[in-house]
Amino acid sequence: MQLYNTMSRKKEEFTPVRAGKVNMYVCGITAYDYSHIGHARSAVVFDVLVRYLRYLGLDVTFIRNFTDVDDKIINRANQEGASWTDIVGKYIGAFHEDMDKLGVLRADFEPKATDHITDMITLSQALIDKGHAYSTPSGDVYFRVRSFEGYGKLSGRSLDDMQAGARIAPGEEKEDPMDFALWKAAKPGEPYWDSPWGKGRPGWHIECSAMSEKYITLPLDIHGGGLDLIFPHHENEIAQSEAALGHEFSRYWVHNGFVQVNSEKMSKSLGNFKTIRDILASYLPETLRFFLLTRQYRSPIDFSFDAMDDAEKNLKRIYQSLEAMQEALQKDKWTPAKPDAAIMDEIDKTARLWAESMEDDLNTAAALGHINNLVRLVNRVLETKGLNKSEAGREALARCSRLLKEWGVVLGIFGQEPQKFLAELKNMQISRKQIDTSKIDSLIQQRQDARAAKDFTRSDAIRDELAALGVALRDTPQGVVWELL
RNA sequence: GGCGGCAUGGCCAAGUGGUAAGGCAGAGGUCUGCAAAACCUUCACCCCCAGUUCAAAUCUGGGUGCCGCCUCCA
Repeated sequence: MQLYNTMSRKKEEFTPVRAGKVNMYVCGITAYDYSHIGHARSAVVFDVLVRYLRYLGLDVTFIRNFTDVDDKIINRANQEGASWTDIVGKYIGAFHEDMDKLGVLRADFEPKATDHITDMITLSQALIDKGHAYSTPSGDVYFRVRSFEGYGKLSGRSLDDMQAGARIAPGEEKEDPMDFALWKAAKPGEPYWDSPWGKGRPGWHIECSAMSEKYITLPLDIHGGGLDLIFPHHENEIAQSEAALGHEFSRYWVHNGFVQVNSEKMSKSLGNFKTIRDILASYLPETLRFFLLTRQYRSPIDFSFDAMDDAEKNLKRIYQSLEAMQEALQKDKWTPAKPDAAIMDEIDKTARLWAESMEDDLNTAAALGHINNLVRLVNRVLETKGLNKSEAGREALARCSRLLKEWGVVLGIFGQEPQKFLAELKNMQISRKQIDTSKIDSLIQQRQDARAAKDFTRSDAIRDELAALGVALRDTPQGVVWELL
């Protein structure tokens, strides 16, 4: 498949270092707060990448770390009057809950920084020994950026350009203002570990270098994360790892775009910050996941409730079709007929287009378009008299059913029983729109009475009344069904 | 100031050299007592200007607008 590599700034054919085997590392969260929908996007995007690579038959080892020691965590602990370990435990737990709901698979390894202090010390010491890092009198250790020739190659900046910026204040003990910390001397009241340089804690960047090396043989095939991690985080990881290893750290660098609100980045200061929990209070997890897949992963995606409503409607339409198809396929009487070549060709063509979309840098937005086309085809078969009772129709439906199932596994959607999903969706909508169901039921009964009396004027008036409440009726052979518009 | 991204119908969004996928919304039709759902039909010359080309939304140059990174950040 083609994957966009931030390092080369173009799409490249993805070829693993070892045939058939993919080692992938994605930067996880710092566990100091509930995860927001930006975290959700990153998690979903890389989850789909893992699923797709596995679908292609590759043996993927996936690592996603937790940063569990950091200024933000310490601050949060002080705010909440809790220990930093409690904070970390709470928010890692919350992360897992959120991700499970979103259908994001657990990583094969989910290492925490504090479980690998020794590895980080070892790596830092190795960098000092090679002249790539130095310790200071107060017990900090810094990476010497000037000692690493490739510094800036990922983010496309030169040290001189960066230093021209006026906003970088030289640290007192740094040789160079751009040098970054591998180890920070402990401040009073902060967690610390013993090290050759005294009590302290690791810097942020070193954890990913140390932990990736610990779990797999470098180089990585893919290193991923949010766009904002390119600089300084990933740049620094490259410097550390490549300086220590003497060879490439990761073959492909994959970065997802942001979730925005009103075309701006989410931030606490702008007050447009949405946690996953906020959204799941009024939308099903699968709707959020579906929404996140409606744009190609590198583009920014603008979050809004209107957009969520659109995603929800589309998802509902697909599930309704899945339900109808499932029901139809349970029939055991079909009139003999040869497969309809035109329809089968159309299915094959759609399957090809779906695959091409996924092959093209994981274009899930395009892939969903093809899924919708297949759904329309399913509905057409179900509606076409004759065909919907013949073996030709059954053949087509069975094929579509298989494909949709397969694609759903890759995208992490369509995994639920349609009936169950649709019922849950209705409940979610009732609660979100604060619908008074007893009132609805009562109106429906009144309408049924009117209809029984052939008073269609009254019957239609009640329908209009219900429509004004956002309720649509369906008169089916099994009785009246209502749903939300 | 340095680096980078984006601009496609009412809204969202694919497409990156051969004359515009899909979703949501709208219009007409089939179906229905009337509806709903579904299906069919319909609805765009792609921010502006100039250039390259037989051919550009798609390449080049310029302009305008928006966004991100350079500081913790998915």
